[in-house]
Amino acid sequence: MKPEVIQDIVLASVKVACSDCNLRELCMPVGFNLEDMQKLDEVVATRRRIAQGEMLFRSGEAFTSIYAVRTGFFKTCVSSEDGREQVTGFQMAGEIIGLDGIVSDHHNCNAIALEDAEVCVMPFSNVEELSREFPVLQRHVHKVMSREIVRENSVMMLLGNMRAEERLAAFLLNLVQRLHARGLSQSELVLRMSREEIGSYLGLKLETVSRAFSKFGEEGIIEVKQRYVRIIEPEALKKIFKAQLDY
Amino acid sequence: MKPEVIQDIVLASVKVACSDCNLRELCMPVGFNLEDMQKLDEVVATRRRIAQGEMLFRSGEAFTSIYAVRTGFFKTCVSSEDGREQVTGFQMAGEIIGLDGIVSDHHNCNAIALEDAEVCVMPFSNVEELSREFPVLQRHVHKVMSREIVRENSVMMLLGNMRAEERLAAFLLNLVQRLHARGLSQSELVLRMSREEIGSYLGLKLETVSRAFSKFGEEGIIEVKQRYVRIIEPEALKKIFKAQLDY
DNA sequence: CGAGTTCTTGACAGTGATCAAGCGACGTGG
DNA sequence: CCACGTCGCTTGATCACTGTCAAGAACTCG
Repeated sequence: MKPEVIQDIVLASVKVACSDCNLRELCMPVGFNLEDMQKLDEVVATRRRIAQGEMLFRSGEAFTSIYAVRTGFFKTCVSSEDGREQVTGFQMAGEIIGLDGIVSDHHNCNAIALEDAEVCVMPFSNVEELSREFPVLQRHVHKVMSREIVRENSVMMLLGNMRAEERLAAFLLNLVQRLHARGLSQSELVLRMSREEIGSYLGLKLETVSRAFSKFGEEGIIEVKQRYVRIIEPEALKKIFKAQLDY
Repeated sequence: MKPEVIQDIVLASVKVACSDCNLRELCMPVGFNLEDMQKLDEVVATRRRIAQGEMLFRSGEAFTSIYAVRTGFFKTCVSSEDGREQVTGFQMAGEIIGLDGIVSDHHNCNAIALEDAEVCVMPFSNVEELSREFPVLQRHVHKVMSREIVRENSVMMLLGNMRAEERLAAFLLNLVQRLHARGLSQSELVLRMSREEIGSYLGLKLETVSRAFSKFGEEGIIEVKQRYVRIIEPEALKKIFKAQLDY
């Protein structure tokens, strides 16, 4: 048996307590008492480790659970019959993956770890059962799904209406905002995904993404060195993304 | 008081019974007994009529209810600060509108009737309350939201990876398939939306949409006359949409 | 250190946007 | 019933953004 597999089993046997998790505010409902919180610990069955490049689940696989990212970074993507791939999202700590599987009882996209990662496995039957008992959890589940719908609406706006540089500016601002909410810098970040993956998400080719990065660099808006990015002038980025009124 | 308003009030006072609605299979869970079904009638508070061009709700408005389309046709759209508009979906009988409002307690898009329409108003607190009582309704609500997420994933693929003609082919096939599921023809349809609205949804300009329609017409794949469309060769459309492998 | 991958940059091409004009359908009022 | 105005649709000509192809540089990892 491979060492990773053994580690997985050991880890899985450790009972995880949401009530004791520092990501609680991100993936669980806020503002209710410790007793309820401890009952809610039951939504999480186990943890699971995913090595970089491995799949958490793949399209077509039976749906049983949704997953909360504990550590690491994921992408989700769908692919068409002729092999074209579309990245539909990037997920970081505290975010939920797998909601696409509910409708058909089968996953509808692939979820791939962009770096070594760990997730909380939440069997959806547990989620539903506890939701019936705790209105606050029920409401939370609905909000998580609604948030995903709203996010995808924004992506549609981005893909349907924005130019390459606007898309990249919006992408960077969104990423840094989410990282900042997790206590990281609001000006520096290390991209976990390739230019090609960014391009797929933004509906652009990798060369176009690379050129936009270079242009922002030349203009002094950001500093780029491969996957390291420092945002020098966030206001300039916001201006690019909000509108090109002179056009 | 305007006649329409009086009509609205009269209509609203008529108690609507889902258990007696011929759209039941489309917007309510299937396969449970009459008694439960009658209790589920409580999810719908009233009906509401919306005249062509009027808004069912607008972005920013407080969220209280989701809506099931009974008759008519809607579009939902988001707009950016600088006034660019993105159509995020078209909804027909049996489809649910308003799920975007759950996350922030405020609607996040505009819902506009493309023809005179009627909706069932389902206060979301009713939905949540009954969901706790009826697991089958709970599951149904989750599926409806999940379906919307999956649909938006497909739109992202369309906007990110497909060419103009592929997008239009996919759009027509999807539309006719949904109409057929409602007992209408699988080869003829009357578009309820303008070229500009189709273009907004597909991330194209209206001229491009028009040209693609004309091209399909010249090739004998469809017959187009303004908003009337007849699909002559559905297989050709499917081929266009699935892949352009010779490219 | 070398092989492979990822990123950058340049030259050129193509799809779809833009600008513009004309057509056709529909509704209103004479 | 027809004239007229409006709005939506079609079509043509041109332009530009982004894609494609290609080569080389930089980084990663065994």
